[in-house]
Amino acid sequence: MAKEITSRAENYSQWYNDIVKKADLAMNSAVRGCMVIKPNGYAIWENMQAQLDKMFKEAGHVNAYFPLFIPKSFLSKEAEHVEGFAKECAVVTHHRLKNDPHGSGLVVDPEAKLEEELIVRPTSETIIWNTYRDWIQSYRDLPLLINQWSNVVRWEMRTRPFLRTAEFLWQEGHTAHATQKEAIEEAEKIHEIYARFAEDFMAMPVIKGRKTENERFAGAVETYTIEALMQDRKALQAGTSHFLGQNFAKAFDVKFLDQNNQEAFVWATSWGVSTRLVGGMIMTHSDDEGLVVPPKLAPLHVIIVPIPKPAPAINEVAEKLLQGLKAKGVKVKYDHDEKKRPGFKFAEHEMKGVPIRIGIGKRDLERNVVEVARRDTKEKTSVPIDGIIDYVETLLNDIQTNLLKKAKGFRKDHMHTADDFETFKQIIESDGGFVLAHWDGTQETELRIKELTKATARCIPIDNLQEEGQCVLTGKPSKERIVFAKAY
RNA sequence: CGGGGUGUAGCUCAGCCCGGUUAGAGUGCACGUCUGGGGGGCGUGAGGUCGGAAGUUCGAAUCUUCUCACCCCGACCA
Repeated sequence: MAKEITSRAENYSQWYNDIVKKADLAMNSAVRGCMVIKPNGYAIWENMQAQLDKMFKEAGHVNAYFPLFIPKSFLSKEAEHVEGFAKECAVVTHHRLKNDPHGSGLVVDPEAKLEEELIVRPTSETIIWNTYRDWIQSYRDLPLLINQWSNVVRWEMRTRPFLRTAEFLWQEGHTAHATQKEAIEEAEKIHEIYARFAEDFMAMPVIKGRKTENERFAGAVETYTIEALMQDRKALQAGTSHFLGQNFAKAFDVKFLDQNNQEAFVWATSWGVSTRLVGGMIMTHSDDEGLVVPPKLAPLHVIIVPIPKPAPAINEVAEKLLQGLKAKGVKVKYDHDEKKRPGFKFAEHEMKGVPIRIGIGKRDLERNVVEVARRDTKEKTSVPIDGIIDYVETLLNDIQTNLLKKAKGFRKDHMHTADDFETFKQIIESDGGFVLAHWDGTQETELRIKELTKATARCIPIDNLQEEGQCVLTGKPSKERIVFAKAY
């Protein structure tokens, strides 16, 4: 049978689509631009959620929920914010349908027009800050550290599963602070949490940095970002954390009295990661055989396959492994389907990215071993049944570590520096990847570089090396290199 | 909103130009059977408003007109 996954070399975006489909992560829905996240994909998101939620709570945040709908007038209160989102909003104008008097089904009842139109939230700053006004009176109400798990809608022209969809799932944190310093520290703390999550759980190395003015969130004073490198050597913005200054406090009149009975506007942050992370995970680790999932996010750690099919002696060993592994918290299943052949099962579980496969056959049992295959390297080893539980536990850790190491190696191989524009352009056009280059700090130059090369300023790395240099385009003096790349 | 394209079985598509038996294939699905250490073979079977409407015609998946939906390229966004 022909291979069902297009190779990365042949067509990278087709490869991505094939993985999403063959690993049963998601499918296109009847609604344009919106996907159905299938159980296998949703389980990965749930694992991400569980871990992030734990990290937020450890940092003192609590969850709440705000409305899906935002009155149109709210959105326009912060000038830059409205400009950033106005072009991609879904708008609710009516609240009732009726039968068409001409008999062609349901129509919008023109008499049910809303007095004020409602926007389906593209993000919740406005509704939240309008609410915070009522919650905050005193410095004793601060800091206010709230997170929300929700869906948002941004009416995108071109969509791709997980990476950019019209509706997506995310978390959005919104915090209020008494001082600027504290708010900046909050944004930085979340930035750090995102980076740690990406590396420790997704095994996805990221560059931590600040956005240039041009790439900043609409309404933010400073945007912190984590940027990852995908296998097509394009950058993926994987999570952002914003210091909002007093912009929203002023727009929504959120003031508090400090210890000295002085009235002041509060300082704000907001931050979010979305189901886009699933896309990032796919493109960081997967190969031409299918999905590869880091064990810490895997819906299933181990699949046991009887060879050639279930039989009493095999079932007995499988049952022993199931019990032993489950007791250690390993997520394991026995594929006892009698209708499918072992080869089919191997391919199927590989496509779905199960980190470890254990094959049990008659030949193995004669030697008191089972065959352990790891998804990341495809190595197969015969392991004595006696020590199998410990072996699997260790191997899961090894896989997690190896994936990060491999991804770091890949990023290193595609991290370039450029000191003149010809080199810069040539790197972007040939290898791609991240290019570190001096920049004169102007929005004009940044836009010109984008125009000429399609590469954008991804970020100004945190703790960036300070060195004298000249802007790669204009030759004007510069004090540090920033990261450029073609981006998703 | 421009330019191009596609709608036929769950999915991928052939058939249309040049109208004419009961509309096909692969895959998937169901059942049986032989297999069995990397996506098996054979057999049987279920599955269709041919996107929709109107028209031309003795006769339309096929021709004409209208219409709806979706996809690709661009614009927009990242």
